[in-house]
Amino acid sequence: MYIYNSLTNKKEEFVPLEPNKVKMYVCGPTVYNHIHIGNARPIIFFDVVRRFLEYLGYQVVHVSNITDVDDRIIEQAGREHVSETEIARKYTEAYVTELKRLGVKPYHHMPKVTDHMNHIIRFIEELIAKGFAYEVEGDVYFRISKLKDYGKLSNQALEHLEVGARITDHDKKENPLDFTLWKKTDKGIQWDSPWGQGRPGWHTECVTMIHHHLGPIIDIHGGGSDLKFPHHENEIAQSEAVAHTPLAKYWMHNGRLMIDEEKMSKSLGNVILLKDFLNQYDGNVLRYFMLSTHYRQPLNYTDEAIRQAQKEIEKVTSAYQFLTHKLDFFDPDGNETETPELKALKDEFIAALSDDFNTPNAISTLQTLLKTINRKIRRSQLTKAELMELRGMRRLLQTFLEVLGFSIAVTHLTEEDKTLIRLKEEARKNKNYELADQYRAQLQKKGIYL
RNA sequence: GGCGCCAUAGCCAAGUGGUAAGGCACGGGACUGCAACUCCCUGAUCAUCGGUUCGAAUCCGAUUGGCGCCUCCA
Repeated sequence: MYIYNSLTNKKEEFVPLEPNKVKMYVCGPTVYNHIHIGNARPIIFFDVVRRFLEYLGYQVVHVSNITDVDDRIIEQAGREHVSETEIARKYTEAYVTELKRLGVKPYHHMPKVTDHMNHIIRFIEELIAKGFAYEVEGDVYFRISKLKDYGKLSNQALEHLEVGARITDHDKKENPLDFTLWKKTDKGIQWDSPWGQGRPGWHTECVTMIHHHLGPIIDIHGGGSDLKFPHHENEIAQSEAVAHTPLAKYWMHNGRLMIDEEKMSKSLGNVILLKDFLNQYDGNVLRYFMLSTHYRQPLNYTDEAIRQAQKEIEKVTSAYQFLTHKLDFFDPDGNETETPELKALKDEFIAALSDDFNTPNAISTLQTLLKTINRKIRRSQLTKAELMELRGMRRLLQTFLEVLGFSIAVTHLTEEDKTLIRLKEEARKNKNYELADQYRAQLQKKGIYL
């Protein structure tokens, strides 16, 4: 298993901190609105990371937070004329529903900022006690000058950052690049702290939750590439300040989603909300579209690409369904067989995903399997050995779908269905096509194409 | 200005030193009573220029075009 580590910019062999266990954290959304399809990329990708690691036998703990305290939530509350709590509740609920529709395995923990306020405050106190943070008039800032290697994840040199840093509004800071841990405020929702009423800064919540749920050092930390700086950089800074160990062994960053070669943004008016997409397409379609490009590459959303993905999903579904019906109809007894050909496909699939989660190649293998199935299944006469082989194919297909997270429902034949099929075949044999077509229509109505 | 990424057939997309995987679309063919599903065949020298090498899409340099981050956007 090899993973490209954003921290070292190298593909490295994956060795978990503890044998067979993987602790993984992925930054979650700020619930001020419905999430958009760009947000879905890390969600889908890291779901596959987790699924594959589990397939390899690792015990994975997958944590992803919900940011339910933020300026944008306060603004949205103003717009919708309800409380921040209500905004957060509403969009959290929507988010959770959409995760299900995307077929994402439930996270082991989905911590909220509001449930961790005590931990956050305690964490900031510790930073102050250790000299890594300082309070100014109710605000608390992180003192980056105390760290030798600040900027190592994003490869930013301090002197260059300072040039580009904003000059306004940090007159209170020792260094313009010091970031906010606690912000004094008199508007919007606020909490009591040793520094007065206020809200935590964004960068502290993730570290706090990681430490709380997974410990001071984890295996994999994931997120969008645009979070590298400053968010992840600041997470590292805080964590190392307190724990004196690296926060994560492997940092993984997915590339951006573009819409028709353009950045998705409100100003361009091309934002596609996930819920709107899911009203039009199956969640599998988005998953297929996203997995068909390597996660570190930029991904361009076009209608054409979605159409192609949709077509592929239909192909997978029909083959899987047809195969299932075929096996139901013949109902062979005996075990499934894994031929050398199938074993080779399985190995190829594992090899693809073991190489920094090369999902495009894994999908390629899936397509080869589909072709293999379709070639065999088309024959009307099948020997028992061939049926056992088909069973092996179905097992492998199910494995591929499970690892990639496609949830495709298939039906099984009832005794009545089988009778209909026999009647249809008999009518055809007697060249009574009118009758055969009647039976066929009945069967097709139930989605049976045998 | 700094850091970083991308450019492969009409479209999507692997491949990162040994003579370009796979898929979609198009076209041709097969199967079928008809239809659907399916299967087979068919296409590119890898943005441009230069260099390294026996050999480069793959390494180095330059150029062009596009993008991200450096402001709490995944």
